[in-house]
Amino acid sequence: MRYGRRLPRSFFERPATLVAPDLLGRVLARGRSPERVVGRIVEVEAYMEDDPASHSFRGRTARNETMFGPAGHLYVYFTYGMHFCSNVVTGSVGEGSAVLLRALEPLEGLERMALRRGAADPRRLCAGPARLAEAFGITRDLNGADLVRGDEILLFAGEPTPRARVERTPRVGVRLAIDRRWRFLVRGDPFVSQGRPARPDEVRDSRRS
DNA sequence: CGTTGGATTGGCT
DNA sequence: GCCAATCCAACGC
Repeated sequence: MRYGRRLPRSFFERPATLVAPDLLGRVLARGRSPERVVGRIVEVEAYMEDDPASHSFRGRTARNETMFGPAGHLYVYFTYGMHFCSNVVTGSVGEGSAVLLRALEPLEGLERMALRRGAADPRRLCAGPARLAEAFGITRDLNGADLVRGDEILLFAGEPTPRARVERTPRVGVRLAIDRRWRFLVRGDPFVSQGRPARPDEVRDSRRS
């Protein structure tokens, strides 16, 4: 199957809030047959540097270093003692911003994904940031991988989702800065995650001192 | 140094 | 709906 050209570096060298909705409908691919797995992006979240919810908010650390590097690379982090999550680095060098990949529609390699996930329902293979990372075999090793020129993991143009079909909500599991509705998903798509965005009454003050 | 809680998930009440 | 699993970054002392 063809998914168009690979997305160029310039695609990622924009603010995360612009790259995020533009990533919907794009196609992520990893490995070669028979290990090849492919999915269409249906849900993402933007994380900016001046954003209390972002790993980069308090500056550079060994963990978030990739976020501050060149755009178009993969930022992988480990959380809750057991899960990996993956992001696409955006913006310019020295700026810590990225887009979290939250859900994919599985297109190829569903059997391989099911094997890694220990579950077969197509709607649960890649619905959630840690689930899609597991289905794609994304771990620490892939932190910093180049999506534009590398051969470990690739991102194709696919078919961008029209604005009218993009839905915006507060981010999932984020109580800080919920006034920033930076979760973008394909409206009504059966492959989005079930994560519930925080409600306004759960707002916690995000400012320091 | 010790404590706390997280960009999550799956299993159980 | 609730909670454990299980690591580690951030922060307070």
